Amino acid sequence: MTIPSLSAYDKLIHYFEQRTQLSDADKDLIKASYKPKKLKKKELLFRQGEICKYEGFVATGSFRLFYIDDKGLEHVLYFAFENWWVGDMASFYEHEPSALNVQALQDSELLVIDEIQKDLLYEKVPSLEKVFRQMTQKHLTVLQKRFLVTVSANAEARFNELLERCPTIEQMVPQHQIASYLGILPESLSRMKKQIAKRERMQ
Amino acid sequence: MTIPSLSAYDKLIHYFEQRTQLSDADKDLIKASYKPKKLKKKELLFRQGEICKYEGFVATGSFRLFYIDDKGLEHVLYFAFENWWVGDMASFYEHEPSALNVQALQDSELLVIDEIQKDLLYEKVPSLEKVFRQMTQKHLTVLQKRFLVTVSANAEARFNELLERCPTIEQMVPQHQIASYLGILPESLSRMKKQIAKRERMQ
DNA sequence: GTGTTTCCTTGATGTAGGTTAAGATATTAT
DNA sequence: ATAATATCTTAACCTACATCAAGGAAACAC
Repeated sequence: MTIPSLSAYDKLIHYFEQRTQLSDADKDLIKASYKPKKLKKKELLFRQGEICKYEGFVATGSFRLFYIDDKGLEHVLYFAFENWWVGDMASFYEHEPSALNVQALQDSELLVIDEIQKDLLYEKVPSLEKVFRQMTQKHLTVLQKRFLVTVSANAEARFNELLERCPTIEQMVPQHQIASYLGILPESLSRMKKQIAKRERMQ
Repeated sequence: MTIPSLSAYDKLIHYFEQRTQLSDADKDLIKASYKPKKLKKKELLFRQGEICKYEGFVATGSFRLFYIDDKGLEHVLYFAFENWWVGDMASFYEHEPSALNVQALQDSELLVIDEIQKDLLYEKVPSLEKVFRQMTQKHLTVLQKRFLVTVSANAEARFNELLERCPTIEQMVPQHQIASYLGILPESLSRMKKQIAKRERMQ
């Protein structure tokens, strides 16, 4: 049992304080409600078919959330870096089997909460209700944008959109997982990058 | 100026009462906060590039929410029928130009609220904060499912998924808009349906 | 260091769905 | 009723990306 890193809780409290006012008592309640959880590279918080029992705040490290279809192909829904949240709301709140796998891309540190603790926390710190409503709205907004880009732009335009929004992604995530995020095969991304490079050499 | 249909408000109150407890005073506050708005077939609540000033509850009729890409192609994000909500949260809360068009598919009746009235309503009826957090979560869940189906299944499987989830859709929405929802062209849907019919004839 | 995965690249070929064009049917407006 | 408009169908051809196959380069394990 390791002593939880103080800075993980500091990041979480900081996240909330940017979005609402908290008393010292509120902060203590928050700290008591979230438990630290470390995952090694490639470890899963939960896998598709299981119930998502925890909502997690990424204190350090990074994650990918992905779905494996019936042909065995992986589809990355999103990557989660520091100060993002990981989980599956449908599964967390409705206790349905999740469609997602949540995997650490490197040794990572989460602060997790289960549904019982979360409902208690909402009761004790009602202002978090608004914070999470807004967080969910933001999440929805991002997903809606992602959906519209996915259905309206070709793979190269989607790649450019990703690079603009997340310029360091290629240093953080292996290329075949970027392909999976873009909705193409690694072979296609490799070919596409070659084409782009060739075009840029000619310019 | 027509007298607002009582049953529109009844449907809205019923919607909220299924999700939380309301006092008579709460119900009066809700009724005073939402304004009736009628749209004729093909009329828009707002169009892409405009700010979404109203969140609307569909009391009667139906809508489609769609995005027009830079090639002029329309992409239906979702259809909204009775007891659903229409709007664009990103635009409504952040006052950004919306990426969406919201269009009535038939003469329809909405109950709409603007951001100021909504914030006031949250203050006066705090239990609605939870209702809308849960509504947003549900919305997110549905969109996530839609995204995963879109990226992992081919057009025919997406069509079957739609028909299973919404068996009367073909009576309610013209075929070219179903194609747009599926992310294919009307010609492709027509061809696909012919193939399916041929296959079924042979079985 | 050497074997073993994992990851990336390249080429040949296949295919779902896009594109273009045209005609056929419905629906709506006057 | 008739014209105008919106919707649906069909067919020939095209393209972005998938599939299959194979080899090379890193990273990791012992």
